[in-house]
Amino acid sequence: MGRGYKWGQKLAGHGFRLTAAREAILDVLSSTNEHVSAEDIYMTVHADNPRIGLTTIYRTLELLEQTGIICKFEFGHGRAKYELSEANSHKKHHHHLICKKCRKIIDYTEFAKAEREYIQKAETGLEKKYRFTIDDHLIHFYGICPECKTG
Amino acid sequence: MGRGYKWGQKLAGHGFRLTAAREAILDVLSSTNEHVSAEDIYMTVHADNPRIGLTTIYRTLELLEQTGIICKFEFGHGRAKYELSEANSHKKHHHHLICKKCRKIIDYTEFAKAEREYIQKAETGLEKKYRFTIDDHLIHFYGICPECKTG
DNA sequence: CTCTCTGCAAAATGTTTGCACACTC
DNA sequence: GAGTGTGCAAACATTTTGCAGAGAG
Repeated sequence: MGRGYKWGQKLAGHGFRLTAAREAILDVLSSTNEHVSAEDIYMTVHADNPRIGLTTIYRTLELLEQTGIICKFEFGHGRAKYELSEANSHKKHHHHLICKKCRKIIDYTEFAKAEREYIQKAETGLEKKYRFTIDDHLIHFYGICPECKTG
Repeated sequence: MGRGYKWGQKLAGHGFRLTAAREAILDVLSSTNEHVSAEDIYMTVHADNPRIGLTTIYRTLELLEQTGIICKFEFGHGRAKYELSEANSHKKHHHHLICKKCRKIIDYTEFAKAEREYIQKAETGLEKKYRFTIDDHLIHFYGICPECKTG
């Protein structure tokens, strides 16, 4: 039961294989707390294994997103960012605090209780009123980080 | 005090002029409740006045965003969408309910009280903990709309 | 006459696709 | 061998930029 075991299981469940490229990409995602772009992953993976191209990164990221292993975020300014989904990482449920100036992104997990109260009320109400089936939500706060204020 | 009066004032305050192209773009934004893309605006404006090119649309949208007249949203899937900011439209404070399948976007204004409670608590707490100056937030709910469920 | 604004064409960016080959079962 | 996975190059879509001319104050 090695490192790739659980990923192998997950992918197999969707009819996919765990290849070396996919494992390398999952390693990058597993070993960072940042939100990484396809390019970020490419650079890391490519340094170790120059055989792996950017196309594979994109194709793998899409596959991982569709199997629910990772989440894709579009914070704006061009490139999408990825992170392991909560079920597949040690991360707690969190949302994002974003600096409008330097675009730094901070994950916060605080205020979960107040959040839950609001989210539950809104989700139930929206499902009823608009007849949606809601399964996800996203909260961003935007502002200026301390470094950008003084800098 | 004609139609473009208030826009003229706003733009002048930032050292910009209200040109015909800019007025046409603001007209499109004012007369829709949808979230429109640069291309959407281009098509409408260009139909009336073929002289106006896509470059002007992009340049104007950036200018309007920076003067706070409009808001830019990146819902993902490529194109940015724009709408008049709350201060410049008759819209109430709202957030978005997004269908993952057909990408329809619904504005909702409900649950403002519960939202305010959560947002205030989180904003104050995050400002204190992370020393950010927060001035905006965004909430999205994702799900499947009734049409996509039955369709 | 100066400075803003604009159109056009070209560039830049991030992402996707076609195709042929490699690899796994 | 059948089908999945991959690299490369080319295509793609959206947005940005350089430049020279048009227009407003």
